[in-house]
Formats: sequence, C-alpha cells, structure tokens
Amino acid sequence: MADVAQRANVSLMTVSRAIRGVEGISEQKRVEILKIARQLKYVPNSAARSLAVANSNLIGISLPTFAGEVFADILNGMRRTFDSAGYSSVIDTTEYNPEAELDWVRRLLSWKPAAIILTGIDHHPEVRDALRSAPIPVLEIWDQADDPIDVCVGIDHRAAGRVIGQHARDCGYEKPSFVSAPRGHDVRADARLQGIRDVFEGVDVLTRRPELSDAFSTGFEGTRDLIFAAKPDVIFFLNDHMAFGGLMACQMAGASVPDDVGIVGFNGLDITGVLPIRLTTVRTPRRLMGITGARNLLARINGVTVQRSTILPIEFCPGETTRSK
Amino acid sequence: MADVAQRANVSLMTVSRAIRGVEGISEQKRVEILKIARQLKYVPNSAARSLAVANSNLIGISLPTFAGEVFADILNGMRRTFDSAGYSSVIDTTEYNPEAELDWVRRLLSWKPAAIILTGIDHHPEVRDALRSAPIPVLEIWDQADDPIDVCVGIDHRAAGRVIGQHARDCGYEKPSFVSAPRGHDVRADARLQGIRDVFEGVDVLTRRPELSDAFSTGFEGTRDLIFAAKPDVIFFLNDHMAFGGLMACQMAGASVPDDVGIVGFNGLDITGVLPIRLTTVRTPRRLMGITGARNLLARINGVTVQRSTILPIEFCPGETTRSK
DNA sequence: CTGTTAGCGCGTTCAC
DNA sequence: GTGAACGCGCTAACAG
Repeated sequence: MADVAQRANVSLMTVSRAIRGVEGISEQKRVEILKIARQLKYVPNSAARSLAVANSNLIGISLPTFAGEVFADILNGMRRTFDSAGYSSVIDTTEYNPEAELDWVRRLLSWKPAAIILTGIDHHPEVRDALRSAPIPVLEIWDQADDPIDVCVGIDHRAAGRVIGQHARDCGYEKPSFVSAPRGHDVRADARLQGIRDVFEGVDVLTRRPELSDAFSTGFEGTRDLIFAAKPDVIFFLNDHMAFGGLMACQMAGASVPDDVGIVGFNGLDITGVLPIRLTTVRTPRRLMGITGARNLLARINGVTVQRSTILPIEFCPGETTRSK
Repeated sequence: MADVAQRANVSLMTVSRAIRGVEGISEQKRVEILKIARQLKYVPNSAARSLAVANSNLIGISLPTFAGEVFADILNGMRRTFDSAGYSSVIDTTEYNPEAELDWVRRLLSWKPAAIILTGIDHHPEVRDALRSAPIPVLEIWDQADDPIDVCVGIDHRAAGRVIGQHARDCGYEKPSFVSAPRGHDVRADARLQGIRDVFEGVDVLTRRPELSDAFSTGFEGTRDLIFAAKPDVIFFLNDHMAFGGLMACQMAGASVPDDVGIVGFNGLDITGVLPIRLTTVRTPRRLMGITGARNLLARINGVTVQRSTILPIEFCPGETTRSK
C-alpha cells in the first residue's frame, strides 16, 4: 500500500480511502489510485484490516454434513446472499458431533467473524456460552427454537410429524413405524417422531435406526428388516432418499405399496420428480430458509433488529405411496 | 493476552510461548499460564497472529456446486484431513462461473491462506496468473492436468470415456448418445465425450444438453426427448442420478433396458446400491481423491516436494443396464 | 478533501 | 528460561 501511495504521490490514508470506496476523496484521485493499485498488483491484507477494525468479513457456517440435498440447499441459499454482500464463508461439518462443533467455534471466534451460523438448536453448552457472550450475530437454522442464542429460522418439525401422522391415520393405517437416524443423533428426527406420536397416541411407533451409511441403503435395509419383523402398515422415513430405498425394499419383498405398506418421505427432494409413483412427502423450503436466514443475519450485522424466531411454512404433498382416504 | 500476562506475573512473550506450545519455557509456568488463560476466557486473535507471521491457517476451497454427491464426497475427504491439521476451510461455489472464481480467489488471497484448492483445470487466466505468482501451494482436483498450476490430483476422464465406450461397443451397441451438461459448462463431460468418440470413431455421438435443473430430471427429460427423436441404442450419462432419470424415462416410454436401450451412468453414486437392476457405471474414488489431495497439499505446505500430477484409478462396473457381451 | 499520529494484538529478534 | 523493543499493514480519530 505504501508503494501505491508513493507512486500516486499521496498519503497512505488517501489510498486506504480510495480502495475502500469511502466518502471524502475526489473522484479523480480515486480513479488514479485504483489504476496504480492495479498496475502494481496490490493485494490488500485482510488480517491487517481485521486487526485494525476488530472484525472481519468472514462468516462461519456449521452444518452436520454435506451429504444429502438438505444442507446443500440451505447452504446454497445462504452463500449466494453472503457472497454478493462481500463475505467469505468459513465452513465446518460437525458430523453431528457437538465437541467438533465446539472446537470449530473456538477457532472461528479467533477470527472475529461478522456472524456465525449453526445448524439446529442443540449445541455444546460451551458453544452457547461462548456465543451468547460474543458480540456477534448468531443464526440457528433448520429447527425451531423457543429460546435461540440470537436469531433462528427453521420449520416446525414436530408439526410436520403431526401432519404426516394425521394423514396416515386418515388413510386407515394403524401400525406405523419410523425409519430414522440413531436416537439423539438428529434432534429433528426425534421432533418429527414426537409429532407422529402426538397423532398415534397409544399406538406403538416402531423406530428403526440402522447404522450410519448412505441414505438409500439405510432406507432399504431398515425397511427390509421391518417388513419381516414388525410388519408395520405404514413407514415414515427421515427423508425421501431413505423412502426410495424403502420403496425398493418393498418391491423386492413383494409388499405392495400403498396397500400392504404405506411409504412417507420427507423434504421433497429432487428424486421425487422422476419416480413412476408419486411419493407422499413434505416439501421443505430449504433454499428459502437459507436466503431468509442470511437476510436476517445481514440485517443483524447492520444493527437492524429482526424477529428472533422465524418459522417457515411447509407443504404436505400426498402421493400414491399412501392409500387414498 | 496482556491481562493473562499480568495475572501470571510474566511478560507477554512468555504467555505467547506458553499458548503456542513452543520450546523455551518451564513446564510449570506453561501450565499456570494456560490455566489463567482459560479462567480469563482468553480468545487469541488470529488476525494479529496472521499479520505478524504473514500467513494464516485458512485454506481456500473452490468447487462448482454443493449439489450432487461428487463434490460433497471430495470435500469431505479433504476437510477431515485439514481439520485435524488445524486448518479452517474457506469455501466457495462458483456455479461453473470463472469470473466468480476469480473474484473469490482475489478476496481469499488477501487472507494469505496456507493453500488453495480449485476444482478442475480450466480457470480464468487471471486466476492462473495470480496463483502462479503467489507463494502458496495450489491443488487442482478432480481432473487430470498436464501442466497444473502447482499440484493436481484427479482421474483421467477421457480414459474413462474410452472404457465405457469400448464396453458399449463390445456389447453390440451402435448408436450412442450422451446426456450431459451444456458444452463448455463442464470440461470433464467434454473429456469423457471425447473418450467415447475415441472408440466410436465415425459414429455420431449425439449430445443432449438440457437446460440446468436437477440431475434426475435432466436425465429423465433428456432421455425422453432422445428416445423419440434420435433413437439411440445406448445412452451415456454424466452421472448416475441422470442415468436413473433416464431409466425412469425408458420405463415410461416402454423402451426395454438393456435390449432396446443401454444405460451407462458414472461415478458409482449411493443410489446404485438400492436399484432393482444393477446400473452399468464407473466408480470414481472421490473420498480418496479428497484425502490424497489434502495430504499432498499438507506436504507442500511443509515444504516437502510431491508428485505434480497424480492420477487415481477408476473401477468400471458392468451392470444389467447394458447387454451382456 | 487530505495528511499525521497512534495503536490494533501478536511474533521475531535480540538482549539478559 | 525470560523479557523489551520493534514492526507486521492497516484504519480511527483527529488536525489542517
């Protein structure tokens, strides 16, 4: 920067102002300085800037995993928004491990990020502490929080569970089961299960939680085992990929869908667009959620107060994998 | 940090040494200081550190998109490795736009990252310039480069194209077509097409490049259109998700697979594990690629010289969606 | 509109 | 094994 200043015969401050595009400098000098900077291939030093102003244009984003469309969609919506606002994304995948998230949060805080985004609402207590006392906006996304760390944008997973549960009940199914992730592993799954139980009170909701592998096989294997053992008449799945695996398992086992077994997915993933049989599922506004979250956060960064908790609507899509009422 | 020093009755330097874990400080003081730091909730300032040492523990990773399993898998392999080495990932999605990548590279360089990773080998000329002259390791991943910016880990997409092309030929198919991404949009696709053409010389390789949407529908719609128009007897797809869409389209159109139409996917994605009919495809070592790339890069960061270009092997998986020889 | 001064928090370099 | 001085590159706050 000193080089640029010298070549332009101005002070460091003038160069700084020119580059940052702030007020208080003649348009002529600005153009001149920017030209010289380009010639000299001047690369600003963000660390120095960050040190001087005590913050950065980094935004931290923590998600459980890149696998599946869900978090990718959310991330996409957010990244787009942040990017055009000049922020860079420091991304973490926790693999559902709170300790890993804590480590990452600590490391991130040392960069004085402009904001931080966490997936879901259950975090390591120290994460909550650290973030509550940190003077930066925090967004919790995907779930609904009664008492978010700062702000929160998500859907009501329990209500979603009630919707699909009620539908199944209305269709005459009586022996539901749920192919899901390991308990405690994914609080959303637990919330949805709770919603299903709200409807099927007194009815046993079987929960099959196969070991982790990919969603398709998990759905496939979970279903295969269930069909031969517990013989449910309707199976809820954590997501549409699992549901597809389940569909394949039913087909292979000779169980007819939707008569012998009803299949209910979740999320409205891309694959539903090409299946020969319309999957009963719930469409979740993942991109919108990302965008809304990012907007809220940008507003917070700029000091605007926003609604603490935002619940986005979901859309229930009855299909042909459950009986008609 | 000054607070910690005062409370411990030592100088700033001693605290600095204690926290960094370097030599030249008594074990007793180190323990003492670390305890006080924790009590005081001391948060180091990475910007200051970065400014002093003129580098950072940030690693930049640029990929086209989060959609699909491919880049997610690669990313996963890398992130794991970097994370445990203490680096944070600054991630960008270019959406296949070289300008976007350039902007991001510029912004990233201002942070003096420890390394930078780009997907593929075709980049904005200024990206190459900027990175060639920057004193940091650069990894290009997924493709094979004759002349990488720095180092490169990938597969030989053209050779992969030849493998599937040859297989199709051996099975007696004569009228191939390729459902792919828009030309120029994805150089890997073009390389694979080239490989197919290497085999089917003189044979017209139809290329269907539907507008962007999700992979499943792209495969579905591309196939539907092709079947009625060009009537190919074998269709190659950019990936397995597209191939699945194609499979569904054939089923709907009453075209029997593999007799009327052969279907060839790519990548060996998760969905292949649950299909009732084994998909002919090519398994790509995506996770391994990520890990290998990350290891190479860490080696480079530590000054070790590594092979400039690494080609990973692929595995051809003949299935039931192509005729047997 | 422009320049000067001071300092952001840490690590390097040298003393002791 | 420990500490003091200096500087990394930039910007806030002021002075002109």
